[in-house]
Amino acid sequence: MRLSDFELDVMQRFWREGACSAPEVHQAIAHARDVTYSTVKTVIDRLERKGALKRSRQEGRTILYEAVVSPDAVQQTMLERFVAHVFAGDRRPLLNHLLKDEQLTVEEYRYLERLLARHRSRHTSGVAEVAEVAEVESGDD
Amino acid sequence: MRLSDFELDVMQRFWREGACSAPEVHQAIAHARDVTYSTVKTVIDRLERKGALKRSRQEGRTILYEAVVSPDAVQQTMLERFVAHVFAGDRRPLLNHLLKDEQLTVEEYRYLERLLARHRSRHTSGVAEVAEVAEVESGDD
DNA sequence: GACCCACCTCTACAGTTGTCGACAATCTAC
DNA sequence: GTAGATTGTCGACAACTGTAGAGGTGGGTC
Repeated sequence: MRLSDFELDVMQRFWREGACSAPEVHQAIAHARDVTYSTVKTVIDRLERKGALKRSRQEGRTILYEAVVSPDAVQQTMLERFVAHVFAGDRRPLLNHLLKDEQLTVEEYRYLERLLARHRSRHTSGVAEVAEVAEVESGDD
Repeated sequence: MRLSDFELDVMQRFWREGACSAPEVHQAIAHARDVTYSTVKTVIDRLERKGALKRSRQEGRTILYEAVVSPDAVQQTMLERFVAHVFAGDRRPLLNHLLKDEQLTVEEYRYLERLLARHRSRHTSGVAEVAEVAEVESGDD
């Protein structure tokens, strides 16, 4: 599923909050950016037509929508396209950009170290995977 | 600098090859995709108008163009936009997508390990940076 | 039961993007 | 120097994107 910038911004709300109404999404976005209700509603309509959202239920006259596509699926697709065009398919410069100049926050950096630790263990012993996964997902230290 | 998918595909040629003519770019792209010369030339024209390409010299009637913007600058900008919209600003799910399910090739994985080794050394001792950098950039093993 | 507000529907519009054809200019090879 | 091929110029067009206004309508309030 290929989505535009604004469509992605809107989808983020649904991915985080679950079912939302158009006015709710508008208020949330209007917090950060100056945009009218009409604009937000139009994008929601388009997302519905694309099959990214569906009407889940109605409260009075207000329609509640919910995501049909998962963030993972969309992100995976978008990432592949991104790497293909921006980096000509080579992820090394992407990794370089991500790691250079303190681009990562401390949390992101720790997360990466854990992911790699898990990766290494998967490719050496192949055991203790459950524990590794749990450690990474919990995010504690 | 914000560039579209096709514009990026075209820029890749200039970043790799240096100065190129429109017919050259067309032939290179037509290898992989069925697209007319007109289409490629139109995109080159737009890149010129955007200031991403400039005419470097002429051979007979044929115009040679070259990149004005660096891949690094474009990639950095594009990456920021990408993370902001696709991942709501959090790079952790991006790292997760990159590392899961053998997405990385062996070379990319090794490259990442080296980048991280360098990163670690920068943040512990702070010495031997020159050697670390040289090791990463050379890419040998 | 009239009114106002919140919310929906529909239409519109300009800028971008991918795509190309028509036609003009020039070069090259006889 | 003339014809065919090459390359450039220009205009066009449909789909997508961000943006919004006009106007209808259900629903609660006094």
